[in-house]
Amino acid sequence: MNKQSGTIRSKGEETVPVNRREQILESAVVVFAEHGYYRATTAQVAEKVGISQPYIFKLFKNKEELFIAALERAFERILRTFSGLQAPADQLLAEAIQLYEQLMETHPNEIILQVQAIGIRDEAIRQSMQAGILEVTRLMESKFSAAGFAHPEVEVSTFMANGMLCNIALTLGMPELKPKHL
Amino acid sequence: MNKQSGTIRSKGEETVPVNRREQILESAVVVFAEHGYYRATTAQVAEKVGISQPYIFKLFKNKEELFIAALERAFERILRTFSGLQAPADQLLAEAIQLYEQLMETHPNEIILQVQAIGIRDEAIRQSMQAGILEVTRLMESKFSAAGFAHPEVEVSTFMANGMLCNIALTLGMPELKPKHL
DNA sequence: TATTAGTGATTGATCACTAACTAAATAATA
DNA sequence: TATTATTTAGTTAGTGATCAATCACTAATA
Repeated sequence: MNKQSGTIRSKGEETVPVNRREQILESAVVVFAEHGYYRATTAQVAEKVGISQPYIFKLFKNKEELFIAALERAFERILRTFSGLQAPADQLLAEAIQLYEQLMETHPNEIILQVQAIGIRDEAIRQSMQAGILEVTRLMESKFSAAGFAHPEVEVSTFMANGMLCNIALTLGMPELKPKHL
Repeated sequence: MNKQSGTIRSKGEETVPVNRREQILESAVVVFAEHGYYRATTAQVAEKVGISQPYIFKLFKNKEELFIAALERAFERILRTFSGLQAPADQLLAEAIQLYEQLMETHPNEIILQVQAIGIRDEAIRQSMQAGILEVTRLMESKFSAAGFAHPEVEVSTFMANGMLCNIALTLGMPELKPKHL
């Protein structure tokens, strides 16, 4: 029943287990980030994984679901990143910023994917995007609440705004656009 | 030499002058905003204008240039909107916000177009986008400078961040995401 | 007569997605 | 243990739809 497991022969003689679904998502993030949802082709994703193009449709119903799965993966990483966040009120924002900057360095393509998702006029993708943003917002509000902020929504809103500007600066290749603070 | 001028017969017997290029751009903004760059078709734009699809290519070299022309038009409106901005330091931000909110109400599709442009992986479109954002930023910095702000870049950066969050809230249909201030 | 404004028909390329198949691993059975 | 059946993991080949872009043309105007 485990559709995800399989084996490949590596250069040596050992056999290493591999999860095709994960591999495909990994490649999909890169290809989608590089070319955008509509320009990216399932053939490009398949080539990057080293499988045939039709095989993608054995593991994902269609291109839309592949994209959504990749997008959800990206949101899960953000949530995981902030899940452990905890600091006194006067340090919380700085810590949050630091965590996010690290994430942007290690997984820029997942950020770019999300920026692209904003503009995709596809109902299912939009819903997934709405849900993701809402979850991140809720999580951050809980963190700012826990730190004792009186108006966590205001703090979080500012944090989200600056985060978005960061994302856009990254996506457009405009480092000078990154938020400036004193 | 005036490629833009022509006439159409309206329902009455009079003849009204018309600028096809402008008409096409007007429709293009709507169609692109509704379907996104790649899903929007030149046929949809043509239908909205009431001309044949090939005629678009008499006035625009290709789809990319049509989109860029529409995008530039959107940026020009923003620049025009803020061009007259002038207020004492303690009112400037509020005035700027009011102007932008008005713009978002009167021309939401131009805002959505810009949000979409962020995610389009096309070199020419990206360059146009970079130039547009830079121009808006420069203009706002001059306004905040004129009002006597000590660190206009910081103020403008915050303004841009909140503006972007506004744009995203509009594009995703998430009014609850709009910036919160106290 | 030349230019402007416009159309109908077509095409070449691209791509998501399907169908029909195979090879290998694993489990069941004699 | 050898043999057969079944599932898993994957492939090759192809199709139907979509669309930007071109070409060759016409009708009206100046």
